[in-house]
Amino acid sequence: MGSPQAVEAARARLKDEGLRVTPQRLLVLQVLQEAEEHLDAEAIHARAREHDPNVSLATVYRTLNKLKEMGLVEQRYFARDHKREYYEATGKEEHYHFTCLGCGEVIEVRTPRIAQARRELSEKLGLVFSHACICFEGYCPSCAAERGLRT
Amino acid sequence: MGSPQAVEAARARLKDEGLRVTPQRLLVLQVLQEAEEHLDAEAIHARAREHDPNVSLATVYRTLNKLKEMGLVEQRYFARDHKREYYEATGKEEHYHFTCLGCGEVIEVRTPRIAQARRELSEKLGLVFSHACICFEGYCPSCAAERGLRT
DNA sequence: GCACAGGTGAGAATGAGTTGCAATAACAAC
DNA sequence: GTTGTTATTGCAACTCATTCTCACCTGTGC
Repeated sequence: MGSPQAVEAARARLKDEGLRVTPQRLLVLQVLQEAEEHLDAEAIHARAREHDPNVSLATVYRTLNKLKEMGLVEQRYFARDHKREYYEATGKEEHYHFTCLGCGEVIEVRTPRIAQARRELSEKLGLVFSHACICFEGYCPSCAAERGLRT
Repeated sequence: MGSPQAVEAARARLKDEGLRVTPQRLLVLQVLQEAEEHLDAEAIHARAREHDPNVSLATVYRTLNKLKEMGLVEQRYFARDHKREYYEATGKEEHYHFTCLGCGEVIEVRTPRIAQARRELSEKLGLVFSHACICFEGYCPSCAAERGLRT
């Protein structure tokens, strides 16, 4: 519920960055922290409006970008169609996303192989990794079964 | 060099799909096969126009989508900013892309770890993978050195 | 050659995300 | 508390890659 500690932490982080603590910013952050799923800007806007009908979509976008820069929020793309950006609050264990082409569900998956690939490529080629966009697409077990696909 | 065999193969593939063999389609394919780098639609359009100044950008987009469906062309995103789609002819060994934030260079990297991750996740969770979008971002060795970054 | 679906060019439309600007409101200093 | 400064906001207008519409054209099978 946008726990008091979380709000305090956010307030402090904003001040650290020399940014003002506005209700809009706290609201966007709260929406993201309370969200069970991954939200796009419009969904965040819709939820923010339930608390304050005046927040504008532009402010949501601006806030998301600031929070992204600050590392409080991660921006992701899902599935092959990368037209839409999705956001989630940072803090969860490293994970990747698998989108089911059948039912649209986004499944979070964990694997050490990506980090391993980064380490190996870093050593071998001297690259310095700062960000990776990883998203998988296919069919979840039940949609695969329906279609007679096998792993 | 849009080799005669390649053109013949493409012609056959188009017919297989019940599609017409038009000069525009062959031209787009030729541009992609001759390209050393990764091109976006506008770059493909520019090169296609050198051969036929009448090809329209809309046709380039339509053709790319058809070729993508047919599996003759792969569409990629580079770097964090996924606003632009890039294309490359299929057929190369499986590889991924690393974009340098300093010089903008796109470096092709190879690693078995991604395929391994897919296999493992597939076995463990019963997922059927059909596509993955993988792109890395960071600094190439020389840009990293300039900035005092280490791997 | 002919017919006719599928393909094309040109420009308008779409839509997620961004930006300019005048009005507003944090917040530090008094 | 009040004030002054200046970051932030809301709104509407804008951007720009990609897609769509539609009238015209052209591969293709006969």
